[in-house]
Amino acid sequence: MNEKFIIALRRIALMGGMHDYIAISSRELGDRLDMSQQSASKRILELLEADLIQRDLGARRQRIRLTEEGISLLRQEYLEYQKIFELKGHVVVHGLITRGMGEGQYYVHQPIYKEQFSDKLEFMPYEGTLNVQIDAADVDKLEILRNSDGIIIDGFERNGRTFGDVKAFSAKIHNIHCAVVMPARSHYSDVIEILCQYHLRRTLGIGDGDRVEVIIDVD
Amino acid sequence: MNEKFIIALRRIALMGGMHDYIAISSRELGDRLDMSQQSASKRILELLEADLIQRDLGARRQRIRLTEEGISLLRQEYLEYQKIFELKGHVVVHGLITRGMGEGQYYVHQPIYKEQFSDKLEFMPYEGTLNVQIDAADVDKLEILRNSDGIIIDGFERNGRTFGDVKAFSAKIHNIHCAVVMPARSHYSDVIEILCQYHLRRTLGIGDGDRVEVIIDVD
DNA sequence: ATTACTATATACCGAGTAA
DNA sequence: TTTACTCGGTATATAGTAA
Repeated sequence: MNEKFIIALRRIALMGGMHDYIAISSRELGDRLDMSQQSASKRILELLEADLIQRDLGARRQRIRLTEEGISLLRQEYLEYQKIFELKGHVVVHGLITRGMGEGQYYVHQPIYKEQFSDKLEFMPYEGTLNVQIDAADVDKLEILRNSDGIIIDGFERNGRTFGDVKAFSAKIHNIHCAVVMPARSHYSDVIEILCQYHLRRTLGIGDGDRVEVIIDVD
Repeated sequence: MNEKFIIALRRIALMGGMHDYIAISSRELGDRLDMSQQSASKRILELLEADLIQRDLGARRQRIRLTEEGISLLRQEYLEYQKIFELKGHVVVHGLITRGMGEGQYYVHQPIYKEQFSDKLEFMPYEGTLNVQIDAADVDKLEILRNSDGIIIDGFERNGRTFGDVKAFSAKIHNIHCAVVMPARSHYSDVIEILCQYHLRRTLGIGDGDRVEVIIDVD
């Protein structure tokens, strides 16, 4: 079911439909997809119905572009292939040190989390996380982390507040062993939080705006 | 036809079938592909028939791995997605074919330019440029080109006359590979000049006043 | 438990054609 | 020219089984 959609979306994306409306007739799309004009027309209607594309149906020629959902569906596909061909045990991302903001800070102070970090990551984390804003070129790689299990740190409840599961990935930052932590059911983010047994800013002599490389283990 | 194959191959690859035989029953594969055991069994036979996988049919459990052809088929797919996502910037503009006027015509005939076009654009340009008058709605997008480096074609001097640097952008016009060329230090213009290895008016069956769409790479 | 055959149900495609 | 309907033929999937 989905596959027919993806093939068509991919074709449209290759013609530039991710960035802008492109003019394409149902016959032209059909030719490129090796199908009839009728089937291509039907496919377009199905994609519209599924909110994967949007259309500007002009008098002479329709113009089509992918919706956000369409793009994200394609990106998911791309990620499957990245997993196959690029995942050789680790993901390398680059980014800039940014100031706080993350929730990681707060987590680390919770004794129940802290104990698990120490058990499962095999180091006692320094009280605080280092936040790294990942380069646009590398954000897709974070999707691999969201799709991987990682090391699960169990959530808990305290004082009526729920602390959800957290997952951690063993990692290295400039050759120092550390861990990337994120909510187990994470929403999209281009910032990662790093736990380490040392005070990374001091140990590495780095600060806000400095560029770092993080090598994250995934299996 | 091919798509069913690719989905199944990808699934097997994700389970490690690219590097080694993996033990997987037809039921298990069916579950992962959201299909019945029977269909998965059939799919495996089809993949074998097409030489995309090889199988070691043991007494209790079959073991499967991808063949070289299977891997290369998957790699081709991966490449499609790389084309889509790694190529960040396109500019899509629309306009009308107009008659000559541009300087491009003259440039192409200069051997020193011509040689560079052939080297750097990776096609031998047809002797002449196609001029496109860009719609008022799209002229602003041309500013992006003026602010991008593009592919620099070095200028030269000849007979006391100076030929300045020219910059080129790889582009597509109605899905034919071409290049947009302009002076490296360009003044404002709402006309772009297109170089192609084919005679575009003839190849596309277009002429003065016809509307075209040009997709320009700006990475 | 397997794999895989046959027979039936379903989904899909495209020819013909309207608007 | 377009887009997109209906309808019938074919391809594909699965249920029921056999080995």
